[in-house]
Amino acid sequence: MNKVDDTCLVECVHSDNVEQVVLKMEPDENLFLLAELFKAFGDSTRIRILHALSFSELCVCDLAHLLNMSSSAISHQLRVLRGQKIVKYRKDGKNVIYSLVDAHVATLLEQGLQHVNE
Amino acid sequence: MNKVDDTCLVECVHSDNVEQVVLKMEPDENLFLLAELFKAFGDSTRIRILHALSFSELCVCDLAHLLNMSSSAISHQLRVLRGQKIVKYRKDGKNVIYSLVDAHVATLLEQGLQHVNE
DNA sequence: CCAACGATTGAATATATGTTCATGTATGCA
DNA sequence: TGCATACATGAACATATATTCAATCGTTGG
Repeated sequence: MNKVDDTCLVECVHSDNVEQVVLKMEPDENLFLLAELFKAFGDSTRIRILHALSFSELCVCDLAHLLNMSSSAISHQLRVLRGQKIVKYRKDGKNVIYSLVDAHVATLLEQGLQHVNE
Repeated sequence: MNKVDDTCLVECVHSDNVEQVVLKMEPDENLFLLAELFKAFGDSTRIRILHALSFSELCVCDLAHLLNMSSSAISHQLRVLRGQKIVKYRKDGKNVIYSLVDAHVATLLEQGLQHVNE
């Protein structure tokens, strides 16, 4: 069984447009990574973490208090953000202090907020 | 049972930092909406749709061919994008032609791609 | 050294989500 | 009018994901 929709015949396609677009499309691999990046932003817990970090670096415990959540839950989410290279961290004694990797991340957040508050 | 982590005592918090951040935080409602927005970007099918639409407006059938997926699957995802006001559409006979709502969306995509291709 | 604390991790569970399949709606053409 | 096409939608299923709970690791202070 094929994933292509058999009910949609070739004739319906605006061939000129589609071919133009095909040529310009990024490789699927890049688009997949892009989706993974946005997915990391696509959770209210992680967004709140990132929003908080846009003002100041914070340790896990700070974040847990700030968001009124367990430090375990926070840590799990920070792991996701680390995986996407959205946050970085440094150790300070018993604490681990997190911050945004660069201003680029803050810009994305800002752009998104503008869209929401349009 | 409380969601707050009992193992993390008040003493560990960097009170000064946290209080500063609390004052600057956006309302949770806005951050929730922001997460929903990014969530809409956080799927490879939807990202490919948006990326394609950043080059040209396209009907459902065009998109289905372009992504080699059923028009049903595409339609479901377009519904999500419509819900977040990321795409708009106009009817043209039997076709429904989709496009990005504004340049703002394209900017977000571009910003994200830059981060991925860093 | 040991006890306490901050943080991380793995397993488990409940929930959310994407695609398929079947069906329904609307438009255009014979 | 009847039929095929383009699209939308609802239900179902399989998969992904967020939080909790329990256990562990690393660091610090007594």
